[in-house]
Amino acid sequence: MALEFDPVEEAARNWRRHRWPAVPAMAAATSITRAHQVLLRRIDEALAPFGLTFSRFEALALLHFSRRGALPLGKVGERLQVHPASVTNTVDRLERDGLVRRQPHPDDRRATLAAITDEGRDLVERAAKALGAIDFGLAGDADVAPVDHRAIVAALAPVRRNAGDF
Amino acid sequence: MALEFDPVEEAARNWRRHRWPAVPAMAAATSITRAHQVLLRRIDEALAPFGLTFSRFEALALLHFSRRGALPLGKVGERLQVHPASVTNTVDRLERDGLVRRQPHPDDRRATLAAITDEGRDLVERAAKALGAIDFGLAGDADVAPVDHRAIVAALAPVRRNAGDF
DNA sequence: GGCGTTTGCTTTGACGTCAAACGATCTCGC
DNA sequence: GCGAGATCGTTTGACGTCAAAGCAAACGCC
Repeated sequence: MALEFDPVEEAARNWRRHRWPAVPAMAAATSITRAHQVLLRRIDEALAPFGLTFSRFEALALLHFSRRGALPLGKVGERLQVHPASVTNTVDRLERDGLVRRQPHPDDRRATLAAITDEGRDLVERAAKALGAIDFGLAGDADVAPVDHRAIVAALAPVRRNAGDF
Repeated sequence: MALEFDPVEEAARNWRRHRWPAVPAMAAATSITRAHQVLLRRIDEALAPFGLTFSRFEALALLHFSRRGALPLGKVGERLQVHPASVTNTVDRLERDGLVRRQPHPDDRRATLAAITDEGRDLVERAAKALGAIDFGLAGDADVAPVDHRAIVAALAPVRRNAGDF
């Protein structure tokens, strides 16, 4: 299962050997890609018993946190930073499972509200606990490789800022 | 386009308000997810003119770096850390575009080699330059938010290490 | 008021990921 | 040498993402 060498270091060596550009940036990009892959797998694994995926969980949590327990689909996409088609897809599945209900927007007949159901609220609370229990896939063995959550957020903040987030 | 607030901070506030667990880990996980999304979009955009995606580029580069310009499909999956079915898919598309050719493994009739073509080598060299030109989607405006590539690699290393990488 | 433009959501299609199931082939142990 | 079990790659199916196109409704300007 475990490789004998660090794939990121290995890639950096190869890039240098071929005189390809932007080696440090490549290493950072590769690290992010791999970390994301690892994380997503662990998170989805923890959510599977609840019939949720990470993206569905995120949407459900967003609605749970909202004042009225309902938001226009466009708003959901904006907050989660995903494409409108993805929102349609996500809400379809949440609705299929009875965790969310589509409602007509009271003032704008173009718009649709996604409203969390009682069942949805109950499930998302339990799912959040499960995610906490695995530390969001970021539980680090303190002796082997302690994970510094703040350092991760700090290191990635410029990337997000450059992308127009906050 | 730009939001007025940091979605990660916003999420952290909500999690605290509801007394949900593992807030720092959640913030780190959300940061990684978002950074990955931003990165992938920029990289794929830069590769589009070459008819490549990031995953296809990674496979092509791996073959280009290999001693014989050819590797068993299983080896490719192992190095890139992706599922065998994904390798099949990726190699299918590379082969369709004439960048790679499948060859029977000389010693093991179960196995198949993916061999990079001259066309593939030429394309991957040009694509690598293009990725360098955008600094792998990690070009930071030095005045606004300089991106520290080393800090990113360092912060994420424990995550990868805990996952069994190196 | 009416018409052109914008906005909100859905649909369709392309691509990526993974898990599970399936042949074909290799390997190991008796 | 032969059969059980492991390994290699593909297929199928579920899910996620995005872009582009299309329809309905709202907005805005004259």
